[in-house]
Amino acid sequence: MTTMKDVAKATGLSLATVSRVFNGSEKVTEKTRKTVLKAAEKLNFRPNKMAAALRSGKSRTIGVVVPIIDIDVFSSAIKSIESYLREAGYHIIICQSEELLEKEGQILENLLNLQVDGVIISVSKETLNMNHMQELQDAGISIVLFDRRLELENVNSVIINNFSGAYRATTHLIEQGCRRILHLAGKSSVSIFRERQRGYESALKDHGLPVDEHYVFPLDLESEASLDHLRYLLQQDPAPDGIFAHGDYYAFGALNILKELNLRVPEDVAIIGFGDSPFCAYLTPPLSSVNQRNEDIGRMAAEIMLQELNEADHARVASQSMIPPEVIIRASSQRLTD
Amino acid sequence: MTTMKDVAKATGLSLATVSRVFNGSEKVTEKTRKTVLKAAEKLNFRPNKMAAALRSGKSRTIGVVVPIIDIDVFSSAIKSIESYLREAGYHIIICQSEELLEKEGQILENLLNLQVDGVIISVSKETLNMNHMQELQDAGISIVLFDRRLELENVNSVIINNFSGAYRATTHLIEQGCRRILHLAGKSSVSIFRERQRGYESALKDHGLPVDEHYVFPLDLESEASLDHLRYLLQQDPAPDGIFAHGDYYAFGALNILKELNLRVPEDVAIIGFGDSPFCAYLTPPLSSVNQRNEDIGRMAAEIMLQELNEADHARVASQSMIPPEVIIRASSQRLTD
DNA sequence: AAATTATATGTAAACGTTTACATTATTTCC
DNA sequence: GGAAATAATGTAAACGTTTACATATAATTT
Repeated sequence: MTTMKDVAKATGLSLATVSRVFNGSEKVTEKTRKTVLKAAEKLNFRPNKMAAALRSGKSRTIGVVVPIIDIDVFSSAIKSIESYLREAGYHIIICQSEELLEKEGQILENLLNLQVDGVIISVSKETLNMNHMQELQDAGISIVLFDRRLELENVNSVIINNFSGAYRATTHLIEQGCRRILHLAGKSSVSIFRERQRGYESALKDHGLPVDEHYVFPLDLESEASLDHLRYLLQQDPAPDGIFAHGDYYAFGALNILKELNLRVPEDVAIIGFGDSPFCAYLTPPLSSVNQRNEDIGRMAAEIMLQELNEADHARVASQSMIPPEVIIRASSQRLTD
Repeated sequence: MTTMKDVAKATGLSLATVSRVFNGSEKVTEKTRKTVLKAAEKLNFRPNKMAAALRSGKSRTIGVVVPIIDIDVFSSAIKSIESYLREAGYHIIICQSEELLEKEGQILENLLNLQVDGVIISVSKETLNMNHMQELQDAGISIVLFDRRLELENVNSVIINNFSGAYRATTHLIEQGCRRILHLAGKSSVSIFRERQRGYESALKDHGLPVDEHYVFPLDLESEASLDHLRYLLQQDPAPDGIFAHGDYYAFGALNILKELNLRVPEDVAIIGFGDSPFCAYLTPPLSSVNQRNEDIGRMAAEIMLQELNEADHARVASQSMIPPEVIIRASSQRLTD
């Protein structure tokens, strides 16, 4: 393995000068630069990043922590994080917390040992605070949260705007002529689900429609009784003519029940989900949904990380980004063909 | 940042002894081990992996290269590679070639600079040989190919057994009573698609059914003419009563045409795809398919990598693993209810 | 042309480990 | 109990860079 020392020897220059050529930044004559590069080329020299990392204290490595890799939202985000950071000369180390706080803690410790320059993380469901990140922060390692945010000031985060997504989805249904819109709600303990419900209610109000609490129903796909209640709701007179589900799986479940009851979609009931899961396009009829812009979230998280890393003074104010989602309209909610 | 030196000073022991405690392997008294660990704990010492990597030449890092991260087959494989290698004390660096040979080459060079101990790679579509991996091999870096194999001896690889998957899928259709089975074939230039066709034909022969070349049809989903030809084939007398598609998308396309022609699935035509894409379960009816066991492939690739890394003598014979796929039977091909 | 300044290069000490080799302490054996 | 063997610890030199500081060289000023 040839090293900078070899290149220095070959060119008659000093080790320092050779190093400067590869750092790019520092001043070095165009002539010596060429000499060095040519010699390096000939000797097939490749700089050892480990050594550079050790000496400089900068590994140009970013840890990316997600609960689990092969879930659409995470793999898409990772995809754009990777490509964005690679362009900037960083590489990423992927870790999975498996939704376990303890494992997440181990991973963060491990990343600290690896001298990562930053950590982009979507926290586990068990994670309620940033205590286990204290050491990272103390070590001056930049942190960006994405998708799953902790409700904390002073921490960089990127999430989609759940309120706005729900608002837009509900508004879309209203525009398609729906007047009695059911909301299949999520657990109200989860903030993003509360946001979605708020968006739904806000849209109804803004369009002069009543908010009927019976129309907000936390469907449980596992419970036959819960499914029965949905059947019951759909057969009332007047019957609901629209459904906004807080997640695509719930919309899918409702879709099956609508078929079972011989209700036409979207003519009798228009329906829209949330998440724009890959399967939406394949349902019969294809399901409208709110796109979570996972790639954009990843890109933005990477962007913020880079800013953070380049900011010389470490006194940046934390940026809390909310990306507005996009309503993807498919046949399940498309009544008008304007 | 406290270092081993600090721990040594605090315990009155030498740097070497402290190092040995953290290496685990070497001989050290239980008593001193405890002393060191306690002091380390107190000083909040964390070993600097960069330094260790530099000195030892082993980074305990594996590069994982895939064409693109957020495709099911790759994200699932990455998931199990990560969890398996992490257990063994390695971490992975993820890279995307974007199906470009040139980018793949840059990535490999980069990984070389990073001193990775091994590379697990699913090559780009443009990659036909291992020329750009020569340097890695020369540097003694272990390589394992997965999913996309190069047809080379002497290289570790893990793929599913396409022949067997196709054979089993076709056999399943035959067992369900199909006698005139259409094969929606893939490009015969691609070896895995040829394998699938071979499996199909072999199954027919083994069950005494004729292999009709008109029944092997390379459907092009983009071409209306091609779709028309499928319509034509399905309306012949006698009509096909089964379809084995080389990919799920093609099965999905066929499914839509069957609906359009008012043919019942699976009563009139049973259908099965290949890949077991996530959307299969959501189609109406749910689509049978051949599972590619992505996680198993990933796990096995990781296993082989670990063997390779632990093998002191580097004279292991390359292992070429073929994982038999699993036929996932859903409503689209389930005629009998035994 | 000397003095000043700016620019390019050189010197050498880090960075925090691992590890070959040397030394000391401990056990075993006769 | 002392020699021989074994086990534990210590010493110090790497590993391949970066970078503060010193020096040499070139450009500018007076």
